[in-house]
Amino acid sequence: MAANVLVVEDEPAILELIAVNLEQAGFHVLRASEAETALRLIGEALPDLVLIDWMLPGLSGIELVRRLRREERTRALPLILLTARGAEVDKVLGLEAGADDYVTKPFSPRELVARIRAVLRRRRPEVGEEVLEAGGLKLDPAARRVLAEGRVVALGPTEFRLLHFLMVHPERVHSRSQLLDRVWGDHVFVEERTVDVHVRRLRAALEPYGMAGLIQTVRGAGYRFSVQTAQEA
Amino acid sequence: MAANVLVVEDEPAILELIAVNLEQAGFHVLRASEAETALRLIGEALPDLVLIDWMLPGLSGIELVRRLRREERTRALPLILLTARGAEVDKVLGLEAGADDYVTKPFSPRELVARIRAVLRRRRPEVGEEVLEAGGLKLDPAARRVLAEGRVVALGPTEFRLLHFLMVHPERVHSRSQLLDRVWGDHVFVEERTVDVHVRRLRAALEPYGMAGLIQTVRGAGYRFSVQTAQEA
DNA sequence: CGAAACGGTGACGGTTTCGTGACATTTTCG
DNA sequence: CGAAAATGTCACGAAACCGTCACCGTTTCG
Repeated sequence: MAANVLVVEDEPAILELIAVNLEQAGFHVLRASEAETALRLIGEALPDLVLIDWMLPGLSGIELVRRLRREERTRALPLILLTARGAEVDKVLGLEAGADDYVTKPFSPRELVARIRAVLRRRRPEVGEEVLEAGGLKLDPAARRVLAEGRVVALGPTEFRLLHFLMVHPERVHSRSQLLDRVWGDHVFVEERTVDVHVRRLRAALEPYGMAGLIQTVRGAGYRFSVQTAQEA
Repeated sequence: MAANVLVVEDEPAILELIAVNLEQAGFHVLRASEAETALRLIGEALPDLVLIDWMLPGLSGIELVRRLRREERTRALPLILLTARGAEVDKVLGLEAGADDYVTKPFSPRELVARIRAVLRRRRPEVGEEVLEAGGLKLDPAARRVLAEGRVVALGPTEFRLLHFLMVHPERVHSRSQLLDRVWGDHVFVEERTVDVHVRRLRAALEPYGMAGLIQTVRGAGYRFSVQTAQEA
């Protein structure tokens, strides 16, 4: 496989120890001793996975995780946190910030490699997320980006999820409650009319590109994403 | 109820644990330890619901979901994903791939059963969703759309339900009161003549496509949907 | 033949549904 | 902390939709 792994660790001895072990396991290793360097390296060549020490000079590890999760380009990047032993709080914080796994120090090289492989394996189906294309629209789930005729459409998180869901199930009417269940989540309670408002926002965002008609209202039933124009003489 | 549930899980211990619990809850359980077996079993005897582990050897769980959603025969099959992490990402991915719900491991047996029941309940009204085709007309219940020779016909909600009912029971006369019961609902009270008006509106909507004759009046009895050309002798 | 029954048709008022703009609140981010 | 973005809710108005009725031509049958 020969995956690229970036290791971010400020203690030189530990950094080398990890790097050597990973290289021996067949990974290609990049090194960074602080968050800033890590960000630069990630920007230059997107690695397949990043191993981040919790405690870093300057930007802390968890802060780095947050930063990476915010950027669209690095949102799906597999991250593993290195934390001191027994720090239960850290684990929770780390996972909540968006890390995929954590490894407590001290760790055995074998365990570390196993975790890395597991995360890479787990991520695989996510990376293979299909790009959806219909009616001049292109939606890339991995990049969390929508293109209309090649131009980027600015969408809020909810609008994106809504469009995503509609494009996964096109040519099919979804009631407001179905949309609430599947786009908002069945545990959330919001007014059904809220769907209308987000549909409107989504249409407004698509309208400059002339593709507002893709989202159709079916009176008394719900909404539908459809390539078929409803026109007839 | 005695619904058939197929459990797809590669870990034998967990598979048995789930199976036993479901059987105790009154379900009939089919077992599969990898996606390929699952596909074969589904092909042989369509279960009422499939429980799929997210991580499977070979074809992954989410890939299996996609596969099932593509096939016409299994499109409406209720699916529940078992995911290891509580991560929001997995949930969204799973649901968008077409799963109906997800359950995170570890889970309580009671929760699992509750979820299964909920999904089965939710899916129930989705029977009778097959596309109807007759006399150049195509009615798609899921899309809530009617095509006449491939062109979209604009119908109001009641007109749509009326046409749907007539097409489900073609070549058969329905009295006004029967139509009121089945299309409007037996609890509603409206004049019988109202049916006439809606039939007229439906005919008017179909007329531009030259298919108004599909809905025939049977004097003294009611209305009938028929592909047989009305012969006048 | 003529009255009664029946169904087609156009119109009208009331109701429901949906789009839209505005607003307050929460969340995000620098 | 303060600005900006996102979100949920509401009120208003327009449009779609619905049920009813009156009127009229057609059919039925004594």
